[in-house]
Amino acid sequence: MTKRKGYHHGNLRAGLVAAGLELVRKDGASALTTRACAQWNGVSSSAVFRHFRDRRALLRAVAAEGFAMLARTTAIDDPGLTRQDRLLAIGGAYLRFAINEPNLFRLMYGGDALDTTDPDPDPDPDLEAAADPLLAQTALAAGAEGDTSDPRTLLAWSIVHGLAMLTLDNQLEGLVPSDPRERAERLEAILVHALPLFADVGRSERRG
Amino acid sequence: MTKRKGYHHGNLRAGLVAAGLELVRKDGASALTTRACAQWNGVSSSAVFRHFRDRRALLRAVAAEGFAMLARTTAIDDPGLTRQDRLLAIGGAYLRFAINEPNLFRLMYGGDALDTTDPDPDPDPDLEAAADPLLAQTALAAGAEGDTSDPRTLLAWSIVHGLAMLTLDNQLEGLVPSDPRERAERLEAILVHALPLFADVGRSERRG
DNA sequence: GCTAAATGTGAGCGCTCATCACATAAGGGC
DNA sequence: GCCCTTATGTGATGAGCGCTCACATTTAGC
Repeated sequence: MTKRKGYHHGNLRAGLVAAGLELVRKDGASALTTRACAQWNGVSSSAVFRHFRDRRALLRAVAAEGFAMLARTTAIDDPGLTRQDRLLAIGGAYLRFAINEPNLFRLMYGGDALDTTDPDPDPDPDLEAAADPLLAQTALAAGAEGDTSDPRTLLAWSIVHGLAMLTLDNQLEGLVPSDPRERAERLEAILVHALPLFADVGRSERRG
Repeated sequence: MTKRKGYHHGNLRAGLVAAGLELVRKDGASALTTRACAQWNGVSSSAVFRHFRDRRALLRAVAAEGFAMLARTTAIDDPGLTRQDRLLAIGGAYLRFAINEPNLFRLMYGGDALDTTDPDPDPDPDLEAAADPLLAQTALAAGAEGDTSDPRTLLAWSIVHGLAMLTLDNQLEGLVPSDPRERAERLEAILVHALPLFADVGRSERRG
């Protein structure tokens, strides 16, 4: 992928993000090196800093790309689905994404680089808004009528996010299967046990 | 903390872990530098590698220390508490620990260094068993009768862990208060909404 | 008390991120 | 067409990092 005609690259910024995405997916965020990304584009190491303030800015751009990918896989609007089935589908897609792209997922959620220690360097708008559509969709499917700060919304998100994180960090070793496919199935089965939290109120009571 | 009598330090290993813990708590895992830990103990940089195979081994030792601290704060055996109140107390302690020690917490849960990418270098037993007591306690308080792989156990853990992680990564900005105390209170209030999942079976049904 | 093992030292290799003055190309006004 | 400004890429370089090596020093076991 070192196609380059003349002195200028054409769209180095996009090329750097692509290279970074590849590196992160394969070997984790620590493998994203400014030098490696530069070389991947057939460009000198210092050219990187014409497009990104520093390495972390590049990492943030890669993370934003990851959020876009996640939003794409969790965007499901099958009109034939119950609200709760939709919630399950979203959660399942979230978990499968985390399992299939562990390194990218970890980068997206602060894992390494965004290093929330020092105050946000510059408020990357791409990254800030990246998780919004998923949150809004969850707020609907969780029965909170779109209220993103409703306890049900936050619980729904926390459950899938917690399961995802614990899985990626190998904290569930011995508690769930190790094979990725089986693991995903088992985790989705666990989600089913949480559905009562998101039931429509007053249904079973009024019936009994 | 550079007290040293002669050529030998006395207990450099412990000193390095202490230094590392301090650095991580203050400025995050990336601030833990083998050189800084050495200097903190008034010792040459290469001395570190007499006690730890590499930087990551030192990070793992610090993480194990963190798990011990977490286990200490979540260990509550007030006989006057309901099982569900105990569950709430554990979850609250977990959340407060995460909020008060964000950098340490993130290190403990894979955040940066344990870099689950390459296979576990050597199975650090301290670290492996570190989370066990907390898990066992949760398995009891969640109403799973001690079964750590019961869906209720995993859901209970996922909820608090998910909330903790999302909070630390600033994903809940605007959805929960920013002041640490208020934030902790709000998160604990959210936990209450999850309690129905852990109710004793057959109570309300049999009544109605 | 002597030898073997443990522990600490200092120099140094190769890598990293980031900055600098400088070189080259692209684009707008005339 | 041309010139000048701006954008973009280069190479050298500095400072910091993890980690290794041969070597010095202390402790511990026989």
